[in-house]
Amino acid sequence: MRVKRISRFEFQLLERFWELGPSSVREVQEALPEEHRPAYTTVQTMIYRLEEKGALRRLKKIGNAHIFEAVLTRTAVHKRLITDLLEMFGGSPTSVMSHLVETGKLTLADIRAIERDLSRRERKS
Amino acid sequence: MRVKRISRFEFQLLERFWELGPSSVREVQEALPEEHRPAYTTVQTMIYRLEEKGALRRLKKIGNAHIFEAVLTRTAVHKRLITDLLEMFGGSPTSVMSHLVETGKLTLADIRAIERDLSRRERKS
DNA sequence: GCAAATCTACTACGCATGTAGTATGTAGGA
DNA sequence: TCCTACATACTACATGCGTAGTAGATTTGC
Repeated sequence: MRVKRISRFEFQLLERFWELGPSSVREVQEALPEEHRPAYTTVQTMIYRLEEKGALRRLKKIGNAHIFEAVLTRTAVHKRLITDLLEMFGGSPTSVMSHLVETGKLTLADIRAIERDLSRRERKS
Repeated sequence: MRVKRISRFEFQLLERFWELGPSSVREVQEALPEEHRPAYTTVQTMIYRLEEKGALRRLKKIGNAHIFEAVLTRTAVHKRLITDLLEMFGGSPTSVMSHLVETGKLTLADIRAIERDLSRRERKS
């Protein structure tokens, strides 16, 4: 089953679940940054929508509150986001890297670290 | 002036302009892949919206048709997309790279190529 | 046991996006 | 010149997202 598209704010909420583990609406809402913290019912609505999309599920009930947990893993969603972006770029990962480098976001040290990591992995397999 | 958000389909249209240079609505519409080619007026509407967003401008008029051209460069928009994605990842470019590596999209050779490129650049500056 | 707090479930609404129709204007060939 | 083909400008509408309010159920503290 192809996972439905996850919006930016939905992604923020999922991050909370990955961070906190199974949580109630209240817990997630309070874990959001104070500066931009939507109303309780706003968070509730988004959580319901994530449930409909199959990204969250109701785990149990504590008191009168439902406890939700993430169905998708952080890694899976991250991959999906990157794959989508890559698709827009005609599937060229090197051009993504070039941009990262050009904006100074990726340093030589970062690249060397990844390279070490990757060559270690290749030797193993 | 902060450039407004560009949607997926808007991005597809911009790609046509980067490819074709200044073009009419008709030319852009016909350059879209046959499988998923929206109606002429659909493309027209989206082009008007891109104009409102400042991503396109009317260059001149040929016959009774307006010729539009891209204001933003492909590179600028690509950077913006990557920056946005990065923001979602907590600004960590290495995790983006890790995912590219994990999905097999980025090879050791790719990384070495970028590394060479970057170290050359660093020596120069 | 009752009132206050809290939660759920539902509804609403404005803006963005993708889609396209319609009325009107213009250009160019017979 | 007048008809036809094409373009413009405007309007419309469904869906998704971000936002939140309200009515009614449930819990809990006293």
